[in-house]
Amino acid sequence: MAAVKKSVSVKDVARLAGVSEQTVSRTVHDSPSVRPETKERVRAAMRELGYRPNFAGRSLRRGKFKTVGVAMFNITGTGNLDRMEGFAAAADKHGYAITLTKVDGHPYTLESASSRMSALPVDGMVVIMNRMPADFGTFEPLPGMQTVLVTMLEHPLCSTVDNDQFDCSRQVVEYLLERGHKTVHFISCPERSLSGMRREEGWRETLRAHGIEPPRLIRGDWTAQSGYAAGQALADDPTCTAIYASNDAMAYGCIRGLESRGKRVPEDVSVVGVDDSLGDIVPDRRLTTVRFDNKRVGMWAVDKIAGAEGVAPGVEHMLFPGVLVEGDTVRDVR
Amino acid sequence: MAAVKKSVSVKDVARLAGVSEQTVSRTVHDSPSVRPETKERVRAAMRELGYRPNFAGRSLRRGKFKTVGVAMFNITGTGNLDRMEGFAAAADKHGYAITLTKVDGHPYTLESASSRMSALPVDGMVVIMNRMPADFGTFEPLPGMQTVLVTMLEHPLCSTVDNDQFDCSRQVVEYLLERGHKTVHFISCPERSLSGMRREEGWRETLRAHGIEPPRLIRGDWTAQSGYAAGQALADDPTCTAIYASNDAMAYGCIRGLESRGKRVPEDVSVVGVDDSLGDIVPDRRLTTVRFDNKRVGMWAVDKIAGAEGVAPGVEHMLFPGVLVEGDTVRDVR
DNA sequence: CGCCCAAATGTTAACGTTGCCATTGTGCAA
DNA sequence: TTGCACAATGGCAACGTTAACATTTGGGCG
Repeated sequence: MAAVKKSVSVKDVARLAGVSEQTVSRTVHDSPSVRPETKERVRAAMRELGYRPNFAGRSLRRGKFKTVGVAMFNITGTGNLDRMEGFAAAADKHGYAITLTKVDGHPYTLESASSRMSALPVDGMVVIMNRMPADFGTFEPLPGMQTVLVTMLEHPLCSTVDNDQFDCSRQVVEYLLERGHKTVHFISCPERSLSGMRREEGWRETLRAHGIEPPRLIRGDWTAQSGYAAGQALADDPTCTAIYASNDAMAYGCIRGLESRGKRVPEDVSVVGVDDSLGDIVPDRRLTTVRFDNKRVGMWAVDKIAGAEGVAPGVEHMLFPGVLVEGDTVRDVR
Repeated sequence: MAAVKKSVSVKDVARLAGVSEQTVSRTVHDSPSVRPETKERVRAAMRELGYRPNFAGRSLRRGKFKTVGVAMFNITGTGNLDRMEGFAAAADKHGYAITLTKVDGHPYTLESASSRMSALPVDGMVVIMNRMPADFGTFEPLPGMQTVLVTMLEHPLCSTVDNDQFDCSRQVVEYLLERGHKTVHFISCPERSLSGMRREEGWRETLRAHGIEPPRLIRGDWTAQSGYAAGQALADDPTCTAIYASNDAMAYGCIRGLESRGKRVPEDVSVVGVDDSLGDIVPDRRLTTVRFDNKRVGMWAVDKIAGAEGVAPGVEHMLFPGVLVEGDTVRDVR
């Protein structure tokens, strides 16, 4: 067998097919100005040599990479898989690819994500924010590199997109109030979580908008354990007929905590979570929760970059509302 | 403000710094044969112009991309997030990037994953297999593109890596037998799952190796619901003191199913799962399960490609054993 | 029969980077 | 003074692709 040639280029194909390199290129792009017979001859040559277009040559020529970079501070996070699904789906749609980068969070800045990306073959970038980067206010995206942030916050220079956490809480609280509950207790989350804090605001402000002074919240840490403790604590509170937990794990923990104190769900206390992450885990009970469409968030981010072929940047801010999914854990007390 | 220049190249930097393009290049690579003063002058020019090396030009010249492609048939799968974490970590270590691609599974072949990748700027590729591709036996990786498959199967031309599912079952079964159980019942999974079937084999063969004829298994579908049904069915079987479920959701469902029939876990029946996916979800009980290190699997795959700088391919097959994590759901009946 | 148009194909140059070799300058030993 | 080694820098070409322009060919029409 002959030694493996470094790589097959248009030149090789052209020689074998007896045409010019340009004709090969035109054939690759299926230009109508190449005779069908010629095209077929070129295609045969490509097959024989195993030609595949070289990405580097192509993007050097075009000045474009058809690739969107995704920077994550930590990859293992709720919803990241669905977001990724969205990135990939949207990229596919536009003929783009996704380049993934983990950014070491020291320091936790947009600048470090940006400079990490700058050496990679990408036309634009998406940054998934979990916490508040130190330079959020002052950050400027690299020139020519459209940057989309996945966050609920607005930014003067970058488009942003996320789930609407405030509205999520509004939906839950109003859902419970409409069913006759006099107030809604809240199991919160660590204070550094942006989305968690926004949920907390939504809970508080919606109650106030209905003329109800929010009861004291219980701060959890996202784990079922903390929800369990909260459930036990609230079991003795006679005013507590409805509990809203900032995620499903805490909601489920809370249910078990209530039950451990002899309270029944939903007969005595109604419980609602957020995330729809329990899915297939709990067999005999469907938690009432809020489902977010993270895939859609991911698609929007990539669409914004890949769809904007030559279009002016245009900073936009987009929040997608979640959908309240009714389960078996809320009782109508009217 | 001046119009935005397309992009800043070495040429621009060279002109501003009053040196040749080559000297700029040497400065970028911190070559020792450039005088410190000159270097500083060049660096200043780079800063002033906002120069960043162009990936396309560079890889065209080098013939390398320093990027590993990852092809997934479906992104939302158990352990994918951890694998991704591993890909990213290993890539980072070698100065590589990760390019992610979703492959539409029609047809579900390695060939389609491979051709999808061939037009992207990658030096090698990883394919995450969930099911059996139609062309597994006949597939040949693209010349020059090292291909690693994430699967438990061996392949003549591609390195493969995965968790050791057979050993996982061996560990679970022996763990239960050592604690005095006379046999182990098994809740299985859909037959198209490669890893699930391998777990089934492990369960069956380990029992036989201990001279025990495996009882009839119950086929589940990965959901807690199916585990619940299985638990109810097994609750009436007096020979059943130990149940091994092919994932945690079914194991948990099974526990609830047993409890709904008045059986207590672990007092009456011991239950073990696989995945360690319940984690923070269930507050008042720690399921005995097997934890896999998917991050490590991901790292191995990328190491194999990125670490093999110029080294001969060398097909290898690697299985990482899981770790049995003791919880509260197994009782010693000796 | 000559002219012109359109279709089909070819030629050239440029995208940004860097390996190779050539050139210049400097200091030191013969 | 000459020769030589070595340090610092420059010039050139090539990587693979394709846009823009140039050329050839065939055919229709006056």
